[in-house]
Amino acid sequence: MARRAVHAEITAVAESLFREQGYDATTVDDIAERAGISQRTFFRYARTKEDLVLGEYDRQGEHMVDVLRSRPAEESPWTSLRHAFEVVVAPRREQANRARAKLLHSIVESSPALRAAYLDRMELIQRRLVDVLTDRAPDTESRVVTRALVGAAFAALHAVMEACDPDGEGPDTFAADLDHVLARLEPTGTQR
Amino acid sequence: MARRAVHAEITAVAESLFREQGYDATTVDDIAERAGISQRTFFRYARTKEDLVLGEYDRQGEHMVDVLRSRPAEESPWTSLRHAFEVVVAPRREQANRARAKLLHSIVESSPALRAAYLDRMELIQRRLVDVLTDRAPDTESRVVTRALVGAAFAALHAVMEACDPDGEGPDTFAADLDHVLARLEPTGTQR
DNA sequence: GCCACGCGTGACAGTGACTGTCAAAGATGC
DNA sequence: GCATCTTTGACAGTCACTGTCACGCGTGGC
Repeated sequence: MARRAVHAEITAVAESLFREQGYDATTVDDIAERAGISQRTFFRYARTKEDLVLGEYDRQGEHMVDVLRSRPAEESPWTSLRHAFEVVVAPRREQANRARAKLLHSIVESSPALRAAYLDRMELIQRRLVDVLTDRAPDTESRVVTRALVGAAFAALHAVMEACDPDGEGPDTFAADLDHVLARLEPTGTQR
Repeated sequence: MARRAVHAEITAVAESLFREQGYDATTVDDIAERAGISQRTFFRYARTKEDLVLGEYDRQGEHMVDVLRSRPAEESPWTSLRHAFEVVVAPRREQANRARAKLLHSIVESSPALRAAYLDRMELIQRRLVDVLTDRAPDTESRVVTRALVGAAFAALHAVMEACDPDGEGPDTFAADLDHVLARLEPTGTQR
């Protein structure tokens, strides 16, 4: 049976349970039972309970790394990063995706442990982005500065994601908000 | 018996064990045994195993909040934050403290779960700093921007902390490095 | 000197995430 | 139809952490 399908089924079941009774109140046994599998099988398809929620962010991260790699080396890091962030911005143009993103975010915020794990994923993604940037243009900037630059850009992204939390039905201000904060934060001498 | 003393003893015992055999390989039972107490008593004095390592960072965070609060409201956030960071910078001027900071950092980096918990603490501290900044000068800047600003400053601090990891015996370049990165990252229009 | 009270402690049991092991069941190739 | 490889579930174990409870210890009143 398609490994993928089983994983998707487990994730779907888990998500509905998380929505119904909360992340912490939902045990792995609950999920396994409703999915009709044993706990042991659950762990064969899902690395951890956290992964069910954070997998999405991992995929986005991978995608961001890909986008960043495809950007021209002459481009300023700040601009390249903004393009990489399009991975997060673009889906939000559709209401359904926005709702889903907010649901995920609220689940993440509901549990300190989950939030911590989330932040760790972000950290790992940032490190990979730093690698891409330093590889593509060595010597232009010290690794420390690049590290800080990526961190700053993520801080902007993070801030905007957090702010748009209140379940707005209005149009998508995400891109505009991000651009605003990013512009406000843009380091003085980014352009190489 | 002094609650403080017991906690300090446990922390000391734990730290030596972490150094000897690593954080993950050290169980709470190990620590309790060497401290001559039961596991139950361990948890009466330490909230979690993670806390033993991260307590130090919490204290620094509290301290940073205090410093930021004592700064004049007219000062630019960026400058105020740099002053708050002095809480981290100042102790590093002494070799012993630097060594200890590096030890802690290496322990944190050794365990993904610990690192995640660490990042979560940083997140919470940042939120408190944002509160201080928005309280002291409302209307000057949207909360989102302030959030991003604080995140960017922390990114700089974090980057520098990470970079100075290799056990250098040389003089303290931390403050200089931080100033350099902070200057490089300083947003264009910080000065209100 | 004795008793009552309260606090600190340890023993015990339980939960929840996760892992290793193993044997039975199922699918697959020939 | 048989051998083989994979998938699965049952079971037991580890580790962090929590609730409960009774025992011991010191302090205060009388």
